[in-house]
Amino acid sequence: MCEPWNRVYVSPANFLPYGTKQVCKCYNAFMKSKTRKELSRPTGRPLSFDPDKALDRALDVFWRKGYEGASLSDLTKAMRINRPSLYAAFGDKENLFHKVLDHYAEGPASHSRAALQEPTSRAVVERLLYGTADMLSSDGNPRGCLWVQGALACGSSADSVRKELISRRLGGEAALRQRLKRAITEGDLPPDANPASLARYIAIIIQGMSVQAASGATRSQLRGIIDIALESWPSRRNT
Amino acid sequence: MCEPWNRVYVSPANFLPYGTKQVCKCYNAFMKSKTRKELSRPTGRPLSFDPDKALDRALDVFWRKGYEGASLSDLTKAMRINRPSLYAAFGDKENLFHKVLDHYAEGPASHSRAALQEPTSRAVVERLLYGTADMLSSDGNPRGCLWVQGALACGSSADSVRKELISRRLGGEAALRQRLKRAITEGDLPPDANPASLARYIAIIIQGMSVQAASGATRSQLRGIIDIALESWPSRRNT
DNA sequence: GCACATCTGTACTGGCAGGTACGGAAGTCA
DNA sequence: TGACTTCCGTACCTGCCAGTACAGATGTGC
Repeated sequence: MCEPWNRVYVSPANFLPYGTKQVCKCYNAFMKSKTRKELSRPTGRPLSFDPDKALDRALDVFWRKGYEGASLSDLTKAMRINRPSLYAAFGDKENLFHKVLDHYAEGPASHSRAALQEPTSRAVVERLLYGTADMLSSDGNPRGCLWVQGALACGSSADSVRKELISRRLGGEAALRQRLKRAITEGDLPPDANPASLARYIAIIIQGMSVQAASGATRSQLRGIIDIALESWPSRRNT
Repeated sequence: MCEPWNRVYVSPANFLPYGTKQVCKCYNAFMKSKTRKELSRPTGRPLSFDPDKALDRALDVFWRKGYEGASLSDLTKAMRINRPSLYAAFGDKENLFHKVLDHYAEGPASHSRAALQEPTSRAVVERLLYGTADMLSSDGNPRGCLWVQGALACGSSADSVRKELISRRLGGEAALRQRLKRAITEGDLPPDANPASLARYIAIIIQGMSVQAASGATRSQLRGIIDIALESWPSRRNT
């Protein structure tokens, strides 16, 4: 237990006086019973890189090249750390990819979860779609969506990663479906609306836009699509 | 010139008395000046496999695993030929992939071109979408679209393949755009319709369905999406 | 200062990737 | 029959892949 690759990184701003620190995954229980002071810096040589920045850079590589296309040499070069540091800090390639997926969900793709908080279903899907279009066409971001192009079709060695991405995509769709169900009970969508089909429709638009972005579609082109797609949405456009 | 990997295969049913035969790419010019008889079987040991069937099997592997995920060992095993036979018959991996793409366009994806022949724009997009949904959910086919998942994001060594797929996707979209332009002049679509946006919209639906299929969507689920998607189509439903 | 803990960089491993050399087999043609 | 052409199968090549051993560096606590 507490294998090094299961460590959770805590950035200095949280509670540590300097540098970054590694804490075991039992960190939560640890926090309950220990005071801040006892969590102060451990002995040993300190980490010479910022794990968050390293994850940022790893995200860029995986996003651009996909799971299989990103070699460890690509990754270590971009992350500016050596191979053993990567393994000590993040575990193997697959483990790093999982951490990168979380990093992506909390960063570039954070608009997805935020969109569900909008008051009406119309506002939810508009924020979801336009937010995605912006993310897909944002300067500095690789073109496309990591959930789609991380591992859509791949060799058998990457199969678990492929399945993980499928479940993340379906999970996002399920969250939207729940939100649309709520909209029906709230009278925000007509009672005969089909939340499952509507959620799937939005998912398809998002995933299709992702492929289009990978083909070079611009922001205004993506927004033009959304305008068409929302014409069939069963509720009025927000002023 | 006439490198072995540039050969074009002619299936026996075309004009040869038996077996399959390799003909140089200068085949067209050759046909103009030579008679059928002069194209009869050459000397040498005959091919021990059917190149068409081998391409079928290679298609299955690339379709399922993508360009990078399909190793030469996967391919030769599925094609039931040895490595040197593959290289002699199809060139290197990239060349084989190009031939597989053609094979795909003429086979499983042939409905795309056929759909453009429909008399009205509505019929065109309906056949395009429902045909694609059927293809994506057909038993025996890998789930998804080769043009999308062949190489959406990949390492630099596969970059030319990625670009080739982009141009094939954009080519399909351009063909649809032309067809929709024609529909406007024919009064089949309103004069203020935007063929570029509409074609891009349909492309997004198709590509989104492809990702959904890769996530396990069923035929009826895909068809349900199309019903929603076509509600915003600017012309009446057929019949 | 010294024991201890942790991280870093170099250099390495076994295995598989794509690709090929070459001798022998299986045909045609005269 | 034998020269010639083409294909097949074994066995191999180089290079990169993910992953690791190990010695030295850099910190803490006493």
